[in-house]
Amino acid sequence: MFTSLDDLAGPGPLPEQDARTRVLECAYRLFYRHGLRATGIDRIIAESGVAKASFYRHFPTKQALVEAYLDLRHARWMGWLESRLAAAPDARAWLAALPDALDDWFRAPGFRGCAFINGHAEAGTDAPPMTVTHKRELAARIEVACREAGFVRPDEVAADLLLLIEGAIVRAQMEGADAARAPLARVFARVLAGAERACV
Amino acid sequence: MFTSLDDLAGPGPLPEQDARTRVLECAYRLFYRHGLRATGIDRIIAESGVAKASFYRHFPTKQALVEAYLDLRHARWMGWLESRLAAAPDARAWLAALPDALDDWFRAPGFRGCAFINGHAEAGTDAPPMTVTHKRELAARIEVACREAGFVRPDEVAADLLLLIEGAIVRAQMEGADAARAPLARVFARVLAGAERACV
DNA sequence: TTGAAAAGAGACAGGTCTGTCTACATACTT
DNA sequence: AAGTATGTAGACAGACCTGTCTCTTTTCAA
Repeated sequence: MFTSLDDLAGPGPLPEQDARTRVLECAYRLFYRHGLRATGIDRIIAESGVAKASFYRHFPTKQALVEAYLDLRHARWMGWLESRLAAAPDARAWLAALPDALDDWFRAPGFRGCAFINGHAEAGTDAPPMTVTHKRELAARIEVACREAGFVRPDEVAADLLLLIEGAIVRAQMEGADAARAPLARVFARVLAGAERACV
Repeated sequence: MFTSLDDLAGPGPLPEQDARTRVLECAYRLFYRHGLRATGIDRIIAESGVAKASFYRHFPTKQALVEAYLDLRHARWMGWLESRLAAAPDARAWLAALPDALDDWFRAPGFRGCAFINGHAEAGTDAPPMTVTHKRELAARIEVACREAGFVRPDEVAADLLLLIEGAIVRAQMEGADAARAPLARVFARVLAGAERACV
């Protein structure tokens, strides 16, 4: 599955789709750009060009639409990451390429941080479980790479790297991609070097 | 100025205050706990026991109250950090004690992440400038410590540490303090060790 | 003691929010 | 050909939102 950066931050697909798809793509764009609470059902209905009854036929509540949005976002983001790093010859190269991949994301037009961090920040304990699940799956994916790389404590290294990634996302969101790039590259390389040194 | 952890996450002060103080303390609690958009003016008015006219006399718009809340939060958070680390004998000890101080914060009852990250996540580009200013002042404070510690590139070390802090806050918010503690301590120590090694 | 500022109580306006409902058109399937 | 699923169009309800307004009471200082 190929996912382009446009799917993470840019415009949605063409209009000739069924009502459910149009609603979901419109929600995908508006929820990410303006936030969950700031985006009303009425606006999604208006901009997706769908009748209100059609909307409520496919999504019984706004909450259901939010969850569908997060599910789609998770699938696309993970798909983008895999395709972006598919060229890496091995696990160590895959890990080493992560900061550059994230930097691409931070520089994508319309980048506004992580949809799951933002959603969790907005909804708190009422946030859909996918906000947390997404991070766990990302951590699990990184841990697999750390294990393939032969690191002695792949769980610890993955937790360290995830912490760096979260920090870089927030820094890029608040101060721009340039503020995140160098610190992420420096510390990321340091953690990887330490992990490689420990298993020689 | 001493600021207790309770002021960052727990209940507000006693009721016998003037109307402006009651409104601001109530907003302080509700904005942090439930978010900016989720907290309506009517609720703040009801819970602070203030008349609507009194509210609008002191805060012409909700936006003005949000800004006052963020200003107060910034002052209290920075005050808490300074008092929490006041016992450090020198800059290196001050820096080394940062992860433990943050861990205290993460474990405080009612902890729900960083008010400025959350506010920025919710409001996006319309977020009050204080959301960004707070982070810049924290970075500046850390950079001062790095300079006092004699590090060769205090700006770079401060940027690295700030990225770690942001990541730890987000991890603690989404997965709890235990998920942030060990990774933060490990990577923080590694960055500090690298900085100290570079200036021997 | 008188007058001004601050506060309380609450009605009100105009907008937006989610969600339900009716009425009708189109398309696909059996 | 009939029936079902899907679609459009839009009125409507009831709640909540921010902000304005009037009227009364309290407080406090000149």
